[in-house]
Amino acid sequence: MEYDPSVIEEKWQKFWRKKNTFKTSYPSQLAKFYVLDMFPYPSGAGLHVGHPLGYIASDILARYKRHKGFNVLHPMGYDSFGLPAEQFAIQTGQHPSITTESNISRYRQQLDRIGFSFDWDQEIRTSDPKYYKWTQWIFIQLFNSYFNLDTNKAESITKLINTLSREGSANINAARHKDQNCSAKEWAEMNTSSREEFLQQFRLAYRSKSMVNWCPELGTVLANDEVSEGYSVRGGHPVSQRMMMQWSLRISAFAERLLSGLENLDWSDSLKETQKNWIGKSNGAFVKFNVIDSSNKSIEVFTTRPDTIFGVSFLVVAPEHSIIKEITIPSQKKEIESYQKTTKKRSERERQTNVKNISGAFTGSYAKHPVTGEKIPIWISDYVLLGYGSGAIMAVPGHDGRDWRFAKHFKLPIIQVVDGGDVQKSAVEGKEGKIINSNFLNGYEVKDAIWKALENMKKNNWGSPHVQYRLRDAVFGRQRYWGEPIPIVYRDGVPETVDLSELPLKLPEVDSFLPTKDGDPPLARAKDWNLSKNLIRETTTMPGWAASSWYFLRFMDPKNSTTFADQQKINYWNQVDVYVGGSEHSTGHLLYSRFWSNFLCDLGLIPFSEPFKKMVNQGMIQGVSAFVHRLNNSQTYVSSNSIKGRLTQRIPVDIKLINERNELNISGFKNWLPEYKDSEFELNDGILTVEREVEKMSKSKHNVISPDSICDDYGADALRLYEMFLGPITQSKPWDTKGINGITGFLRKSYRLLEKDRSDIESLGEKKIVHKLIDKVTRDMDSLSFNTSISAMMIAVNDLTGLKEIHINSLKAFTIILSPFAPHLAEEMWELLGGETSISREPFPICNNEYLQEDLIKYPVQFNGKTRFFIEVRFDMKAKEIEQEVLNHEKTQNYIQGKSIKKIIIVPKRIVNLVII
RNA sequence: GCCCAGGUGGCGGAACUGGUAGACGCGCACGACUCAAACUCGUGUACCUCUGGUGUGCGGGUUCGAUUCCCGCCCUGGGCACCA
Repeated sequence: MEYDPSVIEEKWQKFWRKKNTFKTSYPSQLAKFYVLDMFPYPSGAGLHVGHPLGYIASDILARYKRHKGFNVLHPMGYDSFGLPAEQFAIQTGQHPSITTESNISRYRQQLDRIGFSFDWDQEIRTSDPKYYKWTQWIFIQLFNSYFNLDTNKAESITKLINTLSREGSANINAARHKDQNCSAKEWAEMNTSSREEFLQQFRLAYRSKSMVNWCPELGTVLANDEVSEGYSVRGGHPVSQRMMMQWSLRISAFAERLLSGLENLDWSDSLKETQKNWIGKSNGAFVKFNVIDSSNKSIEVFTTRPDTIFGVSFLVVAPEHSIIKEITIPSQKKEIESYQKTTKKRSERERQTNVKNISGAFTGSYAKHPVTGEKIPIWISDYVLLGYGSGAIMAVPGHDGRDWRFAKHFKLPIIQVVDGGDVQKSAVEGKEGKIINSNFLNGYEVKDAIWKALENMKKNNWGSPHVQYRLRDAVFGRQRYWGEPIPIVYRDGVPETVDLSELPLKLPEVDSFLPTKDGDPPLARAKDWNLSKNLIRETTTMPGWAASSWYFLRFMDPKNSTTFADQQKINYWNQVDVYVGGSEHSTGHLLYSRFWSNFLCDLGLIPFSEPFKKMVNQGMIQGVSAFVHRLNNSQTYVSSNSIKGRLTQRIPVDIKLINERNELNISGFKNWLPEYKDSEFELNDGILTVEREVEKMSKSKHNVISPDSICDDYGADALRLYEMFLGPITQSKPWDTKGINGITGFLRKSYRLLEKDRSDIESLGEKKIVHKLIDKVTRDMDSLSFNTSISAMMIAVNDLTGLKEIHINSLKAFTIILSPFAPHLAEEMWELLGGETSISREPFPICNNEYLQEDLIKYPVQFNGKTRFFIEVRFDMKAKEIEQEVLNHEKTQNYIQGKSIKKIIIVPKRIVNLVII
């Protein structure tokens, strides 16, 4: 009887499917446990071994929790709207739904082979109208809500409208992006269009202008990473910055709650830190600078360092700022306009990244310093972004690096206002030191001076304290086809939501997935999309993150057609207990889902505001790429170790053509691609060696390893264990199939334990082995660091194999512990041990600490911190006795050699250290 | 540039709260089994100028004792708002 995964795994996968072993039960008397994976975007490339890393970890946890008696929700689905399918559609004309469908079935096949305990009855697909009906429904709720700052909650817009008609806007304290006000009378006199325009400043889903990377050639907006040096990555067309009217969501209203909500979450500190930085709360002030001369224009700046007000030597305004037109003097007009033009070509990313490249232009105007009354020049530069603060800054070159570089470059004065360092040599940026050259602030420590300055500005009316968040409202419209249509109709240009009975508003058929000639999004091509001449439909679609912002709720009740999820079910399943996914989502997706949860909670639709109690970020699995060296201008390939200064090209070659000793499969290489058919080789003993490198797994690098091929060769259990054994779940690590032999060896040994002679009574020795294992595995569960659990299992198997005979209880306990990790083998072993049903809900063994106690403890004996020898003593020996034992030891005198003992340190159960001088 | 994470043998990694650095596995070497190979089993395996010394990216510091704490650097990976 040999371990044969191909037979065992198929048998048990069939069994699970037939018996519906992992069906989620509801209602249930059991305590619930919700463990969720970030669902995948089904790409055409299929899964590689990196993808299931997190799924395996969460599956182990899900299976463990079933053993622990929980009712587990462990679902899977597909985030099936997205750009790649649309791109493929543009190229081939094939409808994205077809591509998506076939990608999904490929994913499903791949997932099924790994033996996950997903309940596939709970599957969801975000591109399914039955799903996106509710994504659209939530959008409508957002449209119909505003954020009341008095109650600190999202509330119905109807309430706001009532207030407006009763008393106007005077007492309304709400999150808004404009400052338009009205009296009750004015409100009453407004027509529909003006009212809507007025309400837009409050709605949580609203239209506003925002800056985008516009590519006229492609007729679309591009992501920052689709733009390089002012040209589109795809096609190389020019891209420029442009203001565009777009749907946005008012996430900024929730900034403070998203920040404070982090406190009680069981997330890693670094993840919380990333979110905090993204939200970017800063305490500071708006300071008003009046422009000298004409009219009464003024520039408002935001600063976190009002204490440095006396160090201001110029103002910098974002090149897109509307005031520039009004303040630029005629002689500077040309320069300013040409600078604005250049800026348009740079993406926001480039502007933030490339800080060494200093540029700017002078408007020719001056502002009056609000305290000293001095003349301050007004410049524009692309290092100031319109989207943050007020789009203008007061430059304090002495104490800010960017301002300093700017001042040096344009030879502007640098004033020192905090002591320490020399501001002519570099900016003094720290928040420590005393204020100098600053009138009433002189002598104060920075911290006190900030406070003092805020006080003074309030008194003398030169500014107002303000809390600023970096978090911007999220642009919600996309000029694409393959996404959820935004359920909005414009009646005579006034946006209104479509009637709920019309949901889902399905994606229309179009003749092409490209924008129209006029640059309208693809939906504008749909026939009969508009209802009439004055009833025009929205043509943008929702972004990828819309659907994923609430999918964890739909998993609780995926087939409900009357509501997004049943209240009772939401109450039962509640928050996600453990959420596993990549750290690349640590800001976007995680922040947006928290935002939507907060919002739905305010509306009373869900009983919690934080969706994910515990979050675990899995690391990446990198691929090992192989390169062959080809002599330049030839078809001759040489071994990587015999290049010897010859000029060669490195050519990536399929990793499957390389064996364990880095040797190329030469005939395989010739047949791999037609271009290599006539290759010649310079061989050493018939061998050509290649070079290896670790990098991201990707198709173009030919270093992708698919889970299927591993399942074929070694089995799913081996794949599962090996992925976990590679290292801590949170860390990135390279894949190297070689190491999997250790795992198959372990599985075989585990299976062979069943052949051992059985004993009638459990020995103390085997109890110690088993309980040590229970203890380790149980403790590892929390952190999902299963690499150490697996090595503990290996140790246990080795130890048990060493015993003459084993009791069936030890075998059963071991099999249950193994089962979350290698479920197929465990089921098979369980059956052979006499189990009559699936092992999946057998109670997990409990550790008895009694068996963890060792009788003898080996103490390392150190002299001045260097280990010299060991003594073995009973575990309960007192410190004094140990000390005597050491002093009496024959070797002790050797190390003392006339010196005297200054101190003896005994750490119980750890170490003995003698300090000698 | 800013933010976050990481750097330990030939390789993946282990080391609970400052207490034997290198568990476990791969690889490698030797041996057993075998006609032979594979499988399996056993032994060894950080490095060096080896009765001793050096070692956890580099340079300092705190400590009886530092992979672990502090300060200053270097390198690699991830994110930076329309890729998902």
